[in-house]
Amino acid sequence: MSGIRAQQKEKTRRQLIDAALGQLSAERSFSSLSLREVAKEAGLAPTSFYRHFSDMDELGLTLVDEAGLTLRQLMRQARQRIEKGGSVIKISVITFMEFIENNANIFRLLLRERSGTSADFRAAVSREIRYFTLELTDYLQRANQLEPEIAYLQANAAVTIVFNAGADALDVDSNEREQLVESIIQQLRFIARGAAEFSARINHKKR
Amino acid sequence: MSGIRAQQKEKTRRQLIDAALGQLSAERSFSSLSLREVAKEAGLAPTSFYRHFSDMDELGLTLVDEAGLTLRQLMRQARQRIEKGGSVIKISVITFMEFIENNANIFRLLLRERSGTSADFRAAVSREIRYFTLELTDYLQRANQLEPEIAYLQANAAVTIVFNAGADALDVDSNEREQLVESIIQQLRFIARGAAEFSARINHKKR
DNA sequence: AATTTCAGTGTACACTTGTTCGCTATTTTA
DNA sequence: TAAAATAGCGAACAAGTGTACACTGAAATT
Repeated sequence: MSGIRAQQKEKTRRQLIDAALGQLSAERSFSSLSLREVAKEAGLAPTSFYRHFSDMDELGLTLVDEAGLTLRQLMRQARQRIEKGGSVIKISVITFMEFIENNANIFRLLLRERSGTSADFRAAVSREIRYFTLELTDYLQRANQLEPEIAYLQANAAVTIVFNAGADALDVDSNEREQLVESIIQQLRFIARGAAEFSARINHKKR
Repeated sequence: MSGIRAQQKEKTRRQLIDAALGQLSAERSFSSLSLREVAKEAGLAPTSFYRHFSDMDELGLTLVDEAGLTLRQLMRQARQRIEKGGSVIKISVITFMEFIENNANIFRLLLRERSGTSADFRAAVSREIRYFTLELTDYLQRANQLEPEIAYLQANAAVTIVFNAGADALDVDSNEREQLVESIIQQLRFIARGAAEFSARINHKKR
């Protein structure tokens, strides 16, 4: 039961996903993509689309999942680099910037659908970002011995700052981008320092 | 030259603007609005639209300007409240939350077009936010005696955090919103404290 | 008072959209 | 080997889109 048929189906499903991703750009949002366009780009008749997704929305949610997967790869890579030593903040930011450079359209998708018109989309994106934040929370808590509450707030703020800066980075040349990276790093240091102090205060009270 | 004609024209122009604003919602983005819909809502024939705007884009940019105006009212109100005393951070955040509650659709417009597909839109929104940030920079510099560079970074980070939280606040009931406000305030304190320390270091080196 | 300007209208056209329906060819199942 | 399932197709339709064009009536200008 190799499933030569199921195999082929999976293949054209991928073609649809890739077609959609390929059409995304700075000038083109997912919501402006039409079913017919995507089908055409994938080399399919419009009606065949329905054999794979009931909706453009369903395709869109699949794309968001795809993006989440890519985001986790990013984290894995960052962790590996951090283990080899160096400034954690700097490595994280640089890794993130590499990510959005290599996956500009996927990142744009997340960025846009985060505040889009579909509640399902917003929930899906928010879920991916939350996962990201919780991982960071965990790391901060262990590495810097922070109070859990404080660690979460720091992680949340950091993710917000970095994610947002990513949006700016997309619109900017590599010269300005470097400057942008410096700014973010400094801002993350503010947050880290503030969090450390507040955490220390709580610790002090406790004993 | 009272201009009974120009007067009427201005009035229907406003009707178009208000019609567009009125159609915006959590489920409806500006880019999904059609010229015909807006004209209809304003009680106009589709073709009459062109007497006022050459494009939906032109209308959109007008809306962003409108939003900028509202944003400045927000700042004025916050300043007034701050002068009467109390925690600056707390007052600012609460004022901002009031703003997005009363102008949810305008805020959504800014939020979305910030990462939208039109470069002009993005630039317009970015301009409004920058204006906001510079005002805050100025305030921090004077009130907290910060180094200019540091003050800017703090203001920038704070605006990012607050603006972003605004997006979350829109999707949440008043109970969770209060909790959200507390989180933001704490995060802003992290930033403020970190900025103060780094500024102090620079100051120390200088003398 | 005669003429020009122009905000608003209605008709019309060429396109694009999502979706329904029968059909075909091929794989899968019985 | 016969029957059932199904991925993909083409034609067709109703609905909505932006915009061109010629028009009207009232205000503004001369």
